[in-house]
Amino acid sequence: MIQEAHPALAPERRDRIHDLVRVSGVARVEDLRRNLKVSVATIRRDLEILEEEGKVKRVHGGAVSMESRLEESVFDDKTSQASKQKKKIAQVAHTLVGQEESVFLDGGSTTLFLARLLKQRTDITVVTNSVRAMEELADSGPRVIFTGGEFRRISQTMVGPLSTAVLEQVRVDKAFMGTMGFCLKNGITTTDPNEAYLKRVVAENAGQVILLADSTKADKVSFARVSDWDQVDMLISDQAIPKHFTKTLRKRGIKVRLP
Amino acid sequence: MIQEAHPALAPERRDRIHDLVRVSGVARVEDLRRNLKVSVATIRRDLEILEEEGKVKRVHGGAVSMESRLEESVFDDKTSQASKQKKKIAQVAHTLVGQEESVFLDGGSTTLFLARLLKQRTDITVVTNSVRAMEELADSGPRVIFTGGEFRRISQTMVGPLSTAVLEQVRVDKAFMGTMGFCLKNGITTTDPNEAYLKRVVAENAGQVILLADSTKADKVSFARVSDWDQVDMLISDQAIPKHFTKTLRKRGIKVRLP
DNA sequence: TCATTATGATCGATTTAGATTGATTTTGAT
DNA sequence: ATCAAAATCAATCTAAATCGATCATAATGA
Repeated sequence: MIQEAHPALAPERRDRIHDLVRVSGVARVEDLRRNLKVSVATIRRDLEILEEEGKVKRVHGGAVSMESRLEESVFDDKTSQASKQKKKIAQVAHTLVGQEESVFLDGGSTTLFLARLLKQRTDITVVTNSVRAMEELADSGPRVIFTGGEFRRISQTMVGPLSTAVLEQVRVDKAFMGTMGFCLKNGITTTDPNEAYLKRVVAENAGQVILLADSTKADKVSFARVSDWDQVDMLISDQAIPKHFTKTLRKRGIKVRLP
Repeated sequence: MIQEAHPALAPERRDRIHDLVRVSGVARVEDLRRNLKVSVATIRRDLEILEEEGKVKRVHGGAVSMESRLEESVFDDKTSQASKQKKKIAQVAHTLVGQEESVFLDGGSTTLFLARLLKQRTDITVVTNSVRAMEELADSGPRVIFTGGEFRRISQTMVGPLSTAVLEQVRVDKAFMGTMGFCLKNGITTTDPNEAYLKRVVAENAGQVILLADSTKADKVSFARVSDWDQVDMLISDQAIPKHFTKTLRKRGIKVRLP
């Protein structure tokens, strides 16, 4: 048989599989094969053994972890990779929310992950224009203030003059916002002018503006201009973001966190 | 059949469905299909499994969460007599909405029927604190203004100081409101004090207050007092309402319509 | 050399998902 | 109330992915 350059010992490999399943809650045979550079037959045999040992539960196409109930990805079609990055970004954001603070969440998918993390917190106030965040947080820990206005179905958010009128009356310590695109030249952009305007109003009434945007949004420019970088206090993204971004932004006094 | 490049594992997908249903209380097959990017057949099979597992309750068109299964108001028994009466009441109410008018709808089931009838109208403005009415009317004919505030899950409405602050700023020609109970002695009553207060604010800022309440609500008294009869301009109910009600109310200058 | 073990490859069997079709339910109009 | 149109459902069929079983090959140690 053609052995590999660095063949992991079998128990070592099974440990690895066990970890992968436990961490992400679910793993596909095909992904494990690519990850461990072995054949699907081997993966299957390993999974069989791990199941006998009660460490994973096999399902068609892969395996799921025994202990943790699958925490599902909240949003649409995002690949698991992008979704994991968003989750990591949200986790970093969560650590920034101090006691007794009030925060704003916009209607992005990353902020929805953050909303989920904030569910347990009883000491904070969450202001949002996202219907999904509102539903997620309703009747749970934080006090939730939902902006009214007009409903924008495609993003499941409230926008328009009434929303902004409300937002002008509340002050938040930290505003967490997603975006459709950001680049050094044009700043933050998004698809809908109404959303853009709303974000601008929020930014003006927030102690800190923290941008949550995975690296796929870098150098993307969308239709409606939200703001320039001087409004932003911090960017939370991921490692795949181009180096010159980080460098330039830090030079401009914007903190950059890359989990 | 062309399978997707990275299809989510079946249990993962079912968990997402379960969560989507749990969070919003109800989910349509079509919405789930769009969200998860799979065929309706798959959604149905998943819902079937989830129902067997006791995680959701299937209904025509989708599924509802087990929690909301307990409260009837979220999904109506369309065949019931009460439901038909509500529809009739809503139809009468619809004829009262003139061109270019602005109206308020509260979170009752009868007003939801009215919302459906108003979908075609392009000339009017609808103000509501009902999430379901908002979703019903979004992206259709009327201009929709949704009050913010805090979410009351059981009634799927927004309540609290922020809602009322918004409502104080808009004036409506006609306010259509449901109620849990009305009687000659105690006036209009409902279950939640916050809801009651909100209705009171609306009534003060409305040209006309029109009460939509089928006869089953007659002589019922609930916990929170909304208002006295002198705030009400018209009652739309049904034939089964006791005669002395009609007589007394008309004597007090309140119009009564019984379809 | 030969047995043992781990792995990879192959092939029919099974499972899953998508599409189609006719039945059923709901909705709107008369 | 009755009817027709639309939406939704359940059942069935097909294609693809996945699986399990089997066999072949290579490394290892007796």
